[in-house]
Amino acid sequence: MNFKEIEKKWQKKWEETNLYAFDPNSEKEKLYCLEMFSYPSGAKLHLGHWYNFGVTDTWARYKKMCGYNLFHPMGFDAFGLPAENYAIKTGIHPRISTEKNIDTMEHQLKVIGGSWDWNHEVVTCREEYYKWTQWMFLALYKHGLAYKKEAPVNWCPSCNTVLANEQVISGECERCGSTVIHKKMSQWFFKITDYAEELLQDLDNLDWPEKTKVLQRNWIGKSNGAYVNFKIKGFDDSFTVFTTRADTLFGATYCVLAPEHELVDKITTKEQREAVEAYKLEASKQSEIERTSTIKEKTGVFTGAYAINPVNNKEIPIWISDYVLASYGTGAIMAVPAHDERDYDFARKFGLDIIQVLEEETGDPHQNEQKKDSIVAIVYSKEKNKYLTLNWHEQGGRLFIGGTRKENESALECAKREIAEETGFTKLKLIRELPRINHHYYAYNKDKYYNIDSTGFYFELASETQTEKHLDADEKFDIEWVEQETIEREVKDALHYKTFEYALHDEAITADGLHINSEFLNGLNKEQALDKMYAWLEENKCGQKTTTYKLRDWLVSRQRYWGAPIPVVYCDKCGIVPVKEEDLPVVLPDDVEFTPDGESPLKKCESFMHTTCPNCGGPATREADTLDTFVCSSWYFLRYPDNHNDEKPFNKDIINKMLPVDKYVGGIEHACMHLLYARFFVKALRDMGYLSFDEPFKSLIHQGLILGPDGEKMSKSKGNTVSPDEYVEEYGSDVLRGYLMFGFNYTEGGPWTDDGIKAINRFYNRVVRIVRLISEENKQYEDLEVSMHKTIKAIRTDIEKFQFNTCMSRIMEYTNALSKYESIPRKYIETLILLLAPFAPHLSEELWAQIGNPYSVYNQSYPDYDEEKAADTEITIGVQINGKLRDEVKTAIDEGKDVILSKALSQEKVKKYTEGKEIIKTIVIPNKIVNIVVK
RNA sequence: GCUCUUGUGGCGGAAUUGGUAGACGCGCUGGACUCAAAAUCCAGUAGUAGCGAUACUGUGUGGGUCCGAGUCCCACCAAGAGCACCA
Repeated sequence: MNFKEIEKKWQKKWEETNLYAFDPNSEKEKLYCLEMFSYPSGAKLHLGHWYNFGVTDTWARYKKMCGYNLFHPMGFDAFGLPAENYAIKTGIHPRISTEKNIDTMEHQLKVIGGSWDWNHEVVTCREEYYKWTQWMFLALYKHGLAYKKEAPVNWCPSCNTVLANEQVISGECERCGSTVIHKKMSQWFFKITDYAEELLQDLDNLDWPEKTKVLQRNWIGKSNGAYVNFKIKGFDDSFTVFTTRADTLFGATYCVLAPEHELVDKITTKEQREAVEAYKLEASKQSEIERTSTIKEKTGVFTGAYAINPVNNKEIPIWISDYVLASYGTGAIMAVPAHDERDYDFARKFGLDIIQVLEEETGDPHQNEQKKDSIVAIVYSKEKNKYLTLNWHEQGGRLFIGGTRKENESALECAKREIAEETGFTKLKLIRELPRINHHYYAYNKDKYYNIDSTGFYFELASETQTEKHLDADEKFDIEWVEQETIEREVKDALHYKTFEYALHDEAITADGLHINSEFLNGLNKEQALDKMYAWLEENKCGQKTTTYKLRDWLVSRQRYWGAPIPVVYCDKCGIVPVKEEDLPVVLPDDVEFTPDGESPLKKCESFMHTTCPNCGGPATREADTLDTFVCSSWYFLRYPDNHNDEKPFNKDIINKMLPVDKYVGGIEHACMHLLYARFFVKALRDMGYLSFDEPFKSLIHQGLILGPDGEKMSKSKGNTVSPDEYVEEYGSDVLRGYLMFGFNYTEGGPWTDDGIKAINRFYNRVVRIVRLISEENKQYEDLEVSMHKTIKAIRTDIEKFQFNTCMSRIMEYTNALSKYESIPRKYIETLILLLAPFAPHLSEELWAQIGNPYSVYNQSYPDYDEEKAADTEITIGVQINGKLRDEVKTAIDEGKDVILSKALSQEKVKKYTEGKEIIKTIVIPNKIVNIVVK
C-alpha cells in the first residue's frame, strides 16, 4: 500500500468534511487538549514538533473516540526576536516572513495528520489578537498589577533589550547566550510577586510532573525569617537586614551591606571613603556571573561605621561586600561567622570576631545530670604527622586528652595542665581553639550522669621536652601517637571524635545545636529560640517575623520592534496615561527602521510616537517599548475557545465552560517562564472578575527530547540533526508518528535510530496483509477473544499514562495472535483497525473504508472490553523454595490457598527440594506466587 | 556546593507498584520459499558450565529490611537537568 498517497487523500477528506470541528452545543463532556503552540521560526517542523504534536494528537483522537467533545486547537506564537533578527539580516519585513512561515507550517502540520480544529486558530502577531494582549496590559494596569519603575535591569547587549529574570540563565541571555549586564532603566513590570504565595500553594493540587513543581517552588523561593533593624552609631538612620536565623543574633559580630546599598555613601567615614569608592566601582564593573561565582575569594571593605546589635547593644562594624546581593532580601545582612560558611570565610580573611552561639549536642541526655566544664585537647606532631592519644584499653578505648576544669581556671589553662599531667608535654603551640560541645555521658566508675560543656583545643607539639607526669591511681592508659586513620577507626567517643573533626576542618558550624552566649536563649534549640527571638524583636520594636520570596516582579518592556506595543502615552500635563480601550489596538506600524542600537525602534517612527493625550487632548508621546512575547503566550489558551470575539478578549461563560485545559503537553524548558506567567495571568484575571477558575492547566505532560543519532542534543552546528521530512517522504506520516510512539518512553525521549522506523513500516504493512484476511464468516475463536479483550484493556490503561510504546506493543501482540489464522472473522479485524485508529490515523481510515465501512473511523467508539473475558481463567504462577524460583504451578484464577499449596507440594520438582526437609513456613499469594521455606 | 531525575541483555525499551526480570521490537543465528536476492514466514536468542535435563550468576556499586527486592531504606559511584554567595 502506498502510505503517502492515502495520507494525502484522507487529509483532504478530513478538511472537506470538517471532521475535527468543535461543536459547542454538543451534549458530550468537553475535553480541552492542548500542545504548547509553536514559534513560526524556520519554515519547517522539526522532530521535536512531531514528537510533541503527533503523539499528543494520538491521545486526543483516542479521547474523541471515547466519546468526549474534543477541543483541540492550534496556533502560532508569532511575535519575537528571530523574525526581527532575520529582517535585520535580509531586509525582509517580519510581518512578511512570519506570515509566510505560518503558511508553510500550517501545511506541514496537516502532514502530521493532527485532529486540530483550525477554525479556532490564534496568531499572536495579528491585530485581532494583540489588541487583546494590549487590553490585558490595561486591565492589569487598572488593577495596580502593572507599574513602571526605575530599577537595575538585565540587559542583553547582543539582543539590545532588557530581559526578565526568568530569561537570564546563570548570568546569560536565554536566547543568545551573551553575558547579561546590569543597567538602571525605567521599565514596565507586572506584579507577579503579589501572587507568590498562591502560585506556590496551588502547585500542590495540580496534576503536574513533580519535577516541574519543584522547579517552580525553587524559583518562587519562599523563605521564612525576620527583618531586624540595626541602628547606626552617630546617625539617625538605621538599616534592616533579613535573616532566617534570628536566633543567632547574639553571634552577629558585623554587618555587610551590598555595595549598591543606599546608605553606603552616607555612612562611610572620611578615612574609608577612597577604599569604599574603589570597591564600589570594581563591583559595578563585574558581570553577574563573575560576581556570584561561589569559588571566588571573599572581598570587601570596611565603611568605618558601626551598627548597634539590638539584642546586646554591642557596636559591630559595617562592611560592604559583593557577596551580599542588592537584589535579595534587603540588600544587607547581619553576619554570624560562627555559623555561616560565607560569613566565616569573610571574618577569617578580615580578622573579624567570631562568637559561637550554637553548641552541637553529643551523647544522650538523662534526667539527673551533673554539670561540668571540661576540655578536650588534640595535640598534633608535625614531625611524626601523628596525633597524641591515650589508649585506655577496656576502660574507655582510645581518647584524646580530656579533663575537668578547676575553679578559677580558664579552659586553655586547664588544657595545658591536663596535657602536662597526663603526658608530660609542656611545649605546645596553640593552633586554634575549637568550638564548644554539649556532651552527655555516663561515668561507670562513679555511677553518675554528666552533662559537660566541653571546649576543644588544637595544639601543635613544639618540642619533645617532657616533664614528670602526675597521674592518679586509677589513670591507667598508654600514651600513643597515631595517624588520622587510626583515630577515625578507633576513637568511638562522640565528644572526642567530634572535637577531632573540628580540628581537622576549620569551618563554620552549620549543624543545629543548643544556644550558648545568648542570654535569654541559652539552652534552647533552634525552634524554641526562633520563637522567643521573634517575640523579643516585636516587643522591642526592632524587627518582625516575615517571609520573603526569590520571585521578582516580571519585567515586560522590550526595546525591540516585533512585539505588541505597550498601550500607554506620556503627557507633559497628565503623566502616564493608559490608552482608552476603544482606541485599541495601538497598531504596530510597518515602516520602521529597526536596526538595533539599544534604543527602541519605535522611537524613531515619528508618525507612531506623536499622539494626543486621551485625558486632556494635548500633545503626547507614545511608549516606544513593546511587550515581552511571553505576555502574548500567557493568555492564548483563553482566546482559542472564543477566538472570533471582537467585543472582548473572550466571553466569560464560554471560557468558564471550556477551561481549564484538561491536558497540556510541551517541553519542560518553560517551567519557570510560560507556565508560571500563564498561572499568574489566570489568577489575576480571576481576581478582576473576568473568569472563575484558579489554574489554566489542570494536567501537564512534558515530552522528552529526541536526540541526534550520536546521543547528543540535535543542533545544526554539530551536524546531527534529523529532518522528519525525509522519513515522511520515504515511509509516510503514520510510520514516523508510529516510531516516535513506539521507540521511546514519551517523557524521556532518546537518540534517534533509523532501524526503529523500519520496524514500524514493516508492522503497518503486516497489518495491511492481515486486514486482507477478513472473512464474513461469523465465527468465534476463544484465544482471539481473550487476546482481544486483554489488548483493549491494556491499551486503555496505558494510553491514559501517556505510555504509547506499550500501547503499540499490545497492538503488535494482538496482530501476532490474528496472524495465526488464514481467515479472520470481521469483528476481530474491525477491532484491530479501531484500536489502531488513534495511532495510525491515515492508515486506519483507509483500512476502515477498504473493508466497506462508512466514513469516518473517528465517529466510531473506541473498543471496550469485557472484564471477565479479559481475565484469565487459569494462570501459571511461580513456586519458590527458600525464595528461589524452582518450579511453576497451574492454578485456577483466585484459587484457594490450600489447593494451590497442596498442588505445588505434590509436583515432582518441588518434592525434590522438600524431601527430607522440614517445611518451616509457606507463603501462598493466589495469582502471584508460592514460596516454601524449608530447613 | 545544593536540589531533582535516571542507571535493566548487543540496542530501544517492558515489568499489574514488593511476587516467575527481560513483554514488544531492533539486531543476530539457523531454517523455509527463491536460480539468486529482496520481501515474507517459522524457530532460537541475558551470561557462564553442560549434548541435555539442569545448576549457578544477573537490573550501576556496597550494605540493610523482608518468606521474597529492578521496585522499599542507608551509603557510595556515574550521567543528565535545574538552582547557585538566597542571608
